[in-house]
Amino acid sequence: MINPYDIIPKYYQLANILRQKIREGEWPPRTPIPSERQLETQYSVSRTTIRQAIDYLEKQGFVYREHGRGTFVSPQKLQKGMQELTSFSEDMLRRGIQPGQVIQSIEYLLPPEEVLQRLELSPNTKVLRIERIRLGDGNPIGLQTSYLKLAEEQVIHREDLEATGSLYRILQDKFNIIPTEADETLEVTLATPSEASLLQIKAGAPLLLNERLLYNQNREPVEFVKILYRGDRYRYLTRLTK
Amino acid sequence: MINPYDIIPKYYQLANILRQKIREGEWPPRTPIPSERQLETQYSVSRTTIRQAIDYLEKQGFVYREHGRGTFVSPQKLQKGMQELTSFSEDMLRRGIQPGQVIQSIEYLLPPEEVLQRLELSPNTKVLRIERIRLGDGNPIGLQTSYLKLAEEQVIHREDLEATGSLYRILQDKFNIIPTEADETLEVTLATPSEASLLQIKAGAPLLLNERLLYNQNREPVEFVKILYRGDRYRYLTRLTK
DNA sequence: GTTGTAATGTGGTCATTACCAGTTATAATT
DNA sequence: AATTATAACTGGTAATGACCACATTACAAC
Repeated sequence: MINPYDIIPKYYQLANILRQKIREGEWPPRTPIPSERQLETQYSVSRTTIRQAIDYLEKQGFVYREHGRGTFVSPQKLQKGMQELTSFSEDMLRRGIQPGQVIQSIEYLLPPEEVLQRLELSPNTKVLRIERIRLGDGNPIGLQTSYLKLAEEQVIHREDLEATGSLYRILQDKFNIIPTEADETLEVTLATPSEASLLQIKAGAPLLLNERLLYNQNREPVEFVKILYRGDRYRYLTRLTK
Repeated sequence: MINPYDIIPKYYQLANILRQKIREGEWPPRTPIPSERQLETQYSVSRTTIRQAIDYLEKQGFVYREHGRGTFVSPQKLQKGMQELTSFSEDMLRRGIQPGQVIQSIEYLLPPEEVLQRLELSPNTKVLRIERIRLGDGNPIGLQTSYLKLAEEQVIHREDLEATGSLYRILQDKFNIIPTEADETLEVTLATPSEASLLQIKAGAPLLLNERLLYNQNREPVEFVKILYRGDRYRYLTRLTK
């Protein structure tokens, strides 16, 4: 079942197998999964590897351990990782809402000073700004403005973005930029007339402002994004882990 | 330097030593920490232990690894874990604001149906409700309503709460309930007249509603809490990790 | 029946050894 | 001088073996 000659690590293959059993309901929430010694013989790998696989699943929130008792399947909750959190599309799909977007602009320009500082860039540096209107079931939900720090040769075209619909997929597949961490803030603001007309609400209506600074796998800031959500149509979800 | 006869695990002691060096600035951000082989000889522990310690620091966000290059000190960011996130007091102190609270009520009662469901309780079960006004530098910032699932013998008195100021400290020290996970939602609402008067704002002013379901170390829900923050005086901070 | 205790099973820690997989500096080659 | 190979790093994966700490069960003693 475990392929030792694969480039994919054993613990990773094993974690996928176990995750599958949890997702398919073979092991319901709160039930113990086989003990580490059992899995050791069952899959013919060392306990080191077993523990590494379970470590991985625990970090993802699929299982939890109790010293002296066993390892148990976590009750399904929000179940969100970075991938889903940072992706508007996946977030919406998860909630059963059809995502969409209208790309308003995509161009290189000199961003506000604040953005340069957040992206750890020197003054007078141009960055890529993408302005989008986010849709849920066809109706406007949010206004998103992204500022991206990209190398010269890393070019994003309007068509790419329209085709995939996901900025993060492009970053990952084309530029090997893997989002690994993000700092976020959320606060309340009131809609300006222009924002209001784009979101099809009244000026002065309450909005949820979500700011995010995204880091790549080397902990370098790559994107600073502001999203203005309609207060009446959006709810922010998150899971905190110790 | 590492005490082998201590009950405290070696990897944990080692992690503390390394974290200390980072906090004190001995190892500035982006600089490599000693390699795993170097630490191995330096502290006379096995590489297993070294890696376990670094795993721990990495999970806490103090360092990051780059395959083939080394392990590096993370640039300081929000630096928040569960502890700080779930504790209003610590959150405020971190921002340089003097926290405070006015306990409005603390009593056992039948909560709304929604709360019973969230706490996985059967109908007609009484829970402890705590209503508090949260203060920042003496001024009202938020209205907090907590519903707690506690055993018969787990009693919280008004005096305890007033003395420590921290509900989570009581849960941890007296009842051995350790918050390990939480699901949160954030959305915008408008202040009702009564809420407005408590928060000293106008009725209809925008508020940030933060709901949280808190789990203990066994992944059982223990607290459901709603916090209504003044939109003009509060900003929610969080850090997402992959 | 109750209590204490030993056995057993669970995850937690740690050392040792080996090799693989990226990165980078250095030496050899051209 | 530029290029290419190599060696010497780095962290990543894996097996093996040992013992510890905690929880539960079985059972003997009372």
